[in-house]
Amino acid sequence: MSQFALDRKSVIPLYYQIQQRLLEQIRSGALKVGQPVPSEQEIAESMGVSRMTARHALKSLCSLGMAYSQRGKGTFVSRAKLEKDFRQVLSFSEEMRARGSQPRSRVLIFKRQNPSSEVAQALHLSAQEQVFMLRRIRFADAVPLCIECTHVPVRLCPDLQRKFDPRNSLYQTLFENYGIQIDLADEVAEAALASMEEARLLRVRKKSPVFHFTRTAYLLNGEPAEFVKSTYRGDRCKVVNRLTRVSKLTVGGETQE
Amino acid sequence: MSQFALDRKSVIPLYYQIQQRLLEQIRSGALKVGQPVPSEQEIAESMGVSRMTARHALKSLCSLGMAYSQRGKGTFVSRAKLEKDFRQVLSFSEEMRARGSQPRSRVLIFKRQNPSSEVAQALHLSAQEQVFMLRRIRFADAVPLCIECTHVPVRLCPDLQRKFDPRNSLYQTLFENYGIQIDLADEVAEAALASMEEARLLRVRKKSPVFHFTRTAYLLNGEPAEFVKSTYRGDRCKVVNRLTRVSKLTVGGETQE
DNA sequence: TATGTCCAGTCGTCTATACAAGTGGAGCGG
DNA sequence: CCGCTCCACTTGTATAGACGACTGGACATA
Repeated sequence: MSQFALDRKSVIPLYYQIQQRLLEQIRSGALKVGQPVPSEQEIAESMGVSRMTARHALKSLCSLGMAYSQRGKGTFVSRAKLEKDFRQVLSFSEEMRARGSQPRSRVLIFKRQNPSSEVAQALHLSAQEQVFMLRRIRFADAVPLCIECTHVPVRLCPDLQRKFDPRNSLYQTLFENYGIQIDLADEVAEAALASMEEARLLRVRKKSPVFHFTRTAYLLNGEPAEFVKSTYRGDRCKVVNRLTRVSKLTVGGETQE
Repeated sequence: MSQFALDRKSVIPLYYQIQQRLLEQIRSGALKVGQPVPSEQEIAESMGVSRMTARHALKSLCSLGMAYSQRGKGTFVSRAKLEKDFRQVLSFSEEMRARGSQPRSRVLIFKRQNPSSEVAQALHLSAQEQVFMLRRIRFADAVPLCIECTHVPVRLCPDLQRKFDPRNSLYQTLFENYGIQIDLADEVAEAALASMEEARLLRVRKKSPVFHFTRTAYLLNGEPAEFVKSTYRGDRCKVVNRLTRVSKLTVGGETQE
């Protein structure tokens, strides 16, 4: 079916090359929504790989949300495409750029301090451990979008105050200087009314609707690395989510029963 | 390591039996957060299965968010446990019961009608297709929590008005009578102020903070099956999310550098 | 017509094996 | 002490084959 042979010498795994090819066919419209994708057997034969490898490719496609499998029937292109990169953990800067806006920040406070009990609890800090506290107003194309107050344990990035350039992304700085990579975050959003100060900083009327976010971000090993409280303008922001059913019989990665 | 042998005659897959056992050990504290889980090799030997089966068990554990793998190092118990069943697709009734509250509803409107263009678009309806519209106030332990307006294509459940008992869950009715099972939903939350009518129905003051939710739910094959607009009290509700980094090199189901 | 049987195609599970590649420690040599 | 190699252990990728279970259609039967 595919024009080009796989590159068996590449460092890119075969299953991944196959997955990319199928993805390309879906994007181009060669494989349409609801239509069956080539079966494991077909892929195995046409690409000259074992069935398990073909299967791995299809599973990975499913775990991207681009297809789903049904036992006895086949694997089909899913309508709900996750092209939009739904709700990943993204820094503000990444999120703005993904939307095509220019991110900017103004630093209000940046200091080292003893954490409040809320922060200490969220970050699992030991008794006298300190945090960096960074409070910023964040703009998209010169429009103030949110007030963000970030807390990071000093232990993880001892000389952050020397390394951090306010024009850059905090996440980028943490990654490049300390290898800190956020893997997962828990986030709570509440609906509230803008306080006097919030209204002034965000340039909206007092008692305008706003979101209050509380977010704890974790490293791969589950260690909490960042605690953020932020206030977003309700008139410029929405919270978009994708919810899924969790199946009882979970699986090498996806589909079900 | 485990006391009991696997049941090889069971219809339950071996990898799933192993996954359940590991899960039990994590829950009981025998395997602690951050500690390595038995390696693929160890599981294979101690349980008498092939390494691929042991691997499948570990992968499925990872996809539950209970563990993570690192190449060359091992597989470790994750701190961030998803026991709480984070944000799945749940019906209001399910969600309330999960929280230990008694769900109740009052039906305001339940009729068959022509969809608005917003509804028609979200549900991908053809020209003259009709929908059932169900508007309810939903209570948790007698406290009004939200006003919910659901739209379901008539095509999917022709005699819903005869089959639906307002005391039951709509999802349950759809499943039991028509085999309709929601697999995934996209949801948008906005922060807003309660209108006069909303305030009256929810028993809050006018201009109190509220959430406006817009949600489209899909079947396994991606077909949209339900469109809901709802207003939740801001003083009694929070939106809780878990965000993840999506890895470039996606995989039979999980981890990644 | 309605019902049941068979069968090809499909995905699900499992085995046994092989090699690649990353990690971390032991031990050696300078 | 530092740096190096080597090695054991881990997960990642891939193969080839087997059997099971489910689906849907073709076909035969009552």
